Amino acid sequence: MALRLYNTMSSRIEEFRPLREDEVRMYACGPTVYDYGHVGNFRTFVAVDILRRFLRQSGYKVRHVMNITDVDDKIIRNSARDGVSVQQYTAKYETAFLEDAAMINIEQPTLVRATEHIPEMADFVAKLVEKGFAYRADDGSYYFRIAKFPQYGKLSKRDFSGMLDGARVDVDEYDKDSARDFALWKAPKPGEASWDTAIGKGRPGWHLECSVMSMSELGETFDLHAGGEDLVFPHHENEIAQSESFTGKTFVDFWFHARFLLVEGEKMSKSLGNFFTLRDLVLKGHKPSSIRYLLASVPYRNQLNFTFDGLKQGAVSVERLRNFRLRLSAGNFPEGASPEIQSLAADTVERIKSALDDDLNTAQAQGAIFEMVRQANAAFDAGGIKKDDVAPLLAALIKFDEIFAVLDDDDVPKMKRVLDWAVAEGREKDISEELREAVQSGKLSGADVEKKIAEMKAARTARDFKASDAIRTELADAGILVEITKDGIRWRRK
RNA sequence: GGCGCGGUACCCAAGUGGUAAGGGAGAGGUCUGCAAAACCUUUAUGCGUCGGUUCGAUUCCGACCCGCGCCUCCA
Repeated sequence: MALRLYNTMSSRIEEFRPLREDEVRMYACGPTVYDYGHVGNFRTFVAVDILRRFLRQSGYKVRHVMNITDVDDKIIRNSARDGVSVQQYTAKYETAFLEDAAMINIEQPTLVRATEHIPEMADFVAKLVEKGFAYRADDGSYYFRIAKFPQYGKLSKRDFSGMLDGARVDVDEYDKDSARDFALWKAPKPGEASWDTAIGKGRPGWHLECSVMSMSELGETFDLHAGGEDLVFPHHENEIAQSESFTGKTFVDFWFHARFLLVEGEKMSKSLGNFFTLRDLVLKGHKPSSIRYLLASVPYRNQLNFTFDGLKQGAVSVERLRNFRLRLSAGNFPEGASPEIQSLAADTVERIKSALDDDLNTAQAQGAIFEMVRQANAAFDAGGIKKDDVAPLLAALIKFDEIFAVLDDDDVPKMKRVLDWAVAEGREKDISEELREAVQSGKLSGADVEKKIAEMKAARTARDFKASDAIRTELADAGILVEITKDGIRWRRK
């Protein structure tokens, strides 16, 4: 079965077929780098990341481009407020964004920046003016004339036919022909950053950036365009209008939109006190893997209720998967293979694939892997796992993790970086006890722990449980969890 | 007001015209020097309410109630 995806343009689930047989060209609207990214932002980016990973797993070569919006009203306002240049201001938040994305294992797409494509954008506007789709206002700004594009509204399913003949209301400070016409190019206001171009001084409008950069990287028509649900209108609608007016061709085949999340059951907002950046969560002691797991646990088109309880649940779930892998890699198994386990592993791979093929049903894929883990664990206890069963089980787990990316336990170094950042920013007061504790467990190296474990083994052989327990307590205090099993002693970081 | 999405156990959350995945939490049990981990059992005759279609609906249709989103560059 092939991937079926919901397409906002057609409002239905369709079979996804890229234009080129083995390559997918996709563009995602990235962040405007004026502040640290919040969980809501990252829900969308995780959804796109899962799509990207699954496409690749399905055999496609993926060309994935994402913009960094590094010039807009907020950026100009904030950089002026802080007395730094736009470039200085955005560099900091762009770096932070990329670090945060990497922290939750989002693979980095090819990045494009608005400020690096200014001349192309000016040319694009000039061409639209030439074709009659755009016009220059008295102040030097340029607008798109939506009356010239009758299909305007086709993505967001809005009817603008009644609004196409001139403006009844003009609340904007610019002199537009119609209230709905949107800015392609903004003339500079006093003190604002601007570029000198063929069409005059100014800066590109946000919508224009994405049209120009996506087509320049991916061609006039490409396969998929992604973003948060809020971008459907006006951003993506405007991109379509500009791009299709410019080329006369279909801009994008598939429109992919991730739904907003709720935080503790309410819309995230600063005034409700439920507005969290990724770093806020880590400062509270939550692991990046828990965050990614939770963000991936609800299919992207459903509203996800992001809660601290959910974060804890996610942590336990991830722990269970990691523990299963540890068990498989550390255990001793009799020679041979058991048919039941072989087919369990094969079925699980199949179930994960068909769940994801079904409009990226991540919840179902997770259900499949846990079912495998439970059954394999039961077989393990009953001695039903043979040597040759290990590889297929691990393979299924890896297949799952190629998409979900939570198995590798690198949370501690990541959390340490956040802690160091908080110290550097003078935010010690925001560092929770939980975070300090978690980072603490990184102090002992693997070799140090192994040494202690060896001592513990010796003590146990001598049936000196008091000494053994003392070591276990010592390690526990350092954030190392020790487990004594039939096959020996296992440990992991809390 | 226009357009759209959703209401499933204590919590999170899939799903289906034929009788409710998975995870968490709780309880009991197995294993164990003690822990931990793991496993087993257990928690919805029930899927917002009321009608309708049907042999049969949580799943389709209608109405209503409730929550949420977009409609001002907020992912």
